[in-house]
Amino acid sequence: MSVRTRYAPSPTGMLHVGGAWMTFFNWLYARRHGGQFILRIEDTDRSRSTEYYEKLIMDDLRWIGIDWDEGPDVGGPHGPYRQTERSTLYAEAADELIRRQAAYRCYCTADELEAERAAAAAAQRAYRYSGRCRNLTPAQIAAFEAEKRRYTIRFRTESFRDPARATTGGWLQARDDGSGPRVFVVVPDLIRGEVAFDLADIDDFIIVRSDGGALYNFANVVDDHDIRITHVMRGIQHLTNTPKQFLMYGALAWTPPAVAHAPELAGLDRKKLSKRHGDTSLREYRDELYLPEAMVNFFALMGWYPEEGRELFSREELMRRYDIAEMGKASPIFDRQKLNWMNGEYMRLAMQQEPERVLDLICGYLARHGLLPAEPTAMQRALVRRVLAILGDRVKVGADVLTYADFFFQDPPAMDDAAVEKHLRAPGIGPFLTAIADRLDALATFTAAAVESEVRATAAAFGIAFKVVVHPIRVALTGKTIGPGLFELTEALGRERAVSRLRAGAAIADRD
RNA sequence: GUCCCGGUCGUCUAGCCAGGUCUAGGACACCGGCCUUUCAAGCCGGUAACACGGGUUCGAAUCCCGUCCGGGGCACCA
Repeated sequence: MSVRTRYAPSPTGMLHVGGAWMTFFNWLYARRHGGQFILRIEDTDRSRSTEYYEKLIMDDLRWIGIDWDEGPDVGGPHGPYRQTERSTLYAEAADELIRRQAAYRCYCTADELEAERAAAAAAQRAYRYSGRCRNLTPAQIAAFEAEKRRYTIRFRTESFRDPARATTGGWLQARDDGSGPRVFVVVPDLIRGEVAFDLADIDDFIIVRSDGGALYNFANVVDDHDIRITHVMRGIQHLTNTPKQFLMYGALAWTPPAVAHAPELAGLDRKKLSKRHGDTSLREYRDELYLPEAMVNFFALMGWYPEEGRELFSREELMRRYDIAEMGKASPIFDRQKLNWMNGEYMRLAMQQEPERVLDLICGYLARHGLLPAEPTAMQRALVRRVLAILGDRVKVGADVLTYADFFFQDPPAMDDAAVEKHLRAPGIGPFLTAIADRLDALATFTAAAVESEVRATAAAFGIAFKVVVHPIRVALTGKTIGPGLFELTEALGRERAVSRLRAGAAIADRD
């Protein structure tokens, strides 16, 4: 049977890096085994789900190179792929469970349930449904119906309590630690090994709301079975849901999929990655010029190391070697610094192999920061191309473009106060900068080499060491002390702008 | 409270299942040096970890037990 994995997002927000990370492994596993990857939209929470987010999520998924064989947009043989369009399926499955006496109607009101919960809390006990409606007589049911009470549907966990139903190798096992036989739901987790849950801890949980809507746990089981999902990889927070799901599979005489519970991504404080850590939506990384190939490589290395001594892997290599069983168990922390390094590696590669792609990216970035129009002219593009060439591997992420090259795109450049104070407001600098300006203005050919020889000659004429002279010029030209090679930068800036900035710098130097 | 999962350098991790070759390896970050007109890159070097306590064993990061710490579940949320 071919491998089928899925990702089932709720379209209530942007695709989160944690979600993208998990999705990537599901996708990778399907591709690794020549199987299918399916996208299913869990939009049962109608008040919060929007089509807008559904589209954005799909767009972000495509951006990191995740494609799907079946989904709401492309269809497929097991559709529909939106939960809101699958409600009859859940209703049928619920009927089937009732027919098999594996589920029952519960007429308890919210208040009654709340009272049970409060009692449990007061006694410092974990809340378990009392089972009050488990064995209602026809007369009691008739009475509730006459009252027009609404009912939920609960799963009858009880039917699995008989140790005789347990098998030795199966997911329902009887174990005896000396205090009598107890029945356990044993989840064979591909990452963690067998995880046993005492059936006594599982109550009769609700599977259908009083408004007829299926609850997540139940809908999930029905969907995964119907869509023929073979491997479910999800966050560890779902591990405790799994025994309940296995029970439902069992009651319906369905075979549960293989499951694997990966750790959840954490922030620097070791808490689950969330909004308060900032930059959690994948799109923010895209906007900051992180490359999808870098994201994917970085994702792979969180929780999984394919081979010692190497960290850079192409998507194809990852596809060839990835195995769920090798996944780490501990929550990785999303380390921006390592991502930055990795993105730099891929950025360098992209600049060599796909310069036009990088050019487009940078133009877009500059436009988003107001330094370039959305539709740059051919001349503006040419300047960016040139700037990119002299920037070289200084560009690791979008912000580097600004820190090293913003002065190309704004007149006058933003001046760093400390740099001005230190390098421009030094004795003798004013006349020197004026002299340089004059000489550059008179230069026959305005090239980096020519600029350099003029600067060296002027420094010699003034009796100032070359090294000492570089910084004031840089500050006058760029407003800062860091950046690309001074002479390449000057050439790219062009004679006119270079000369006027040098004169402006001289004015600052001479000012009292 | 209870159930479940986790715990190797600051971070990602290798090693753990099949104890010795681990005075615990790599990478990012950090620190120092070289190169150099600055920064970045590159090269060289450095700091830095088996959560703790008991076992078992000739020998434990690796096996067992306990403790501590962290995370998650315990909804008519997903």
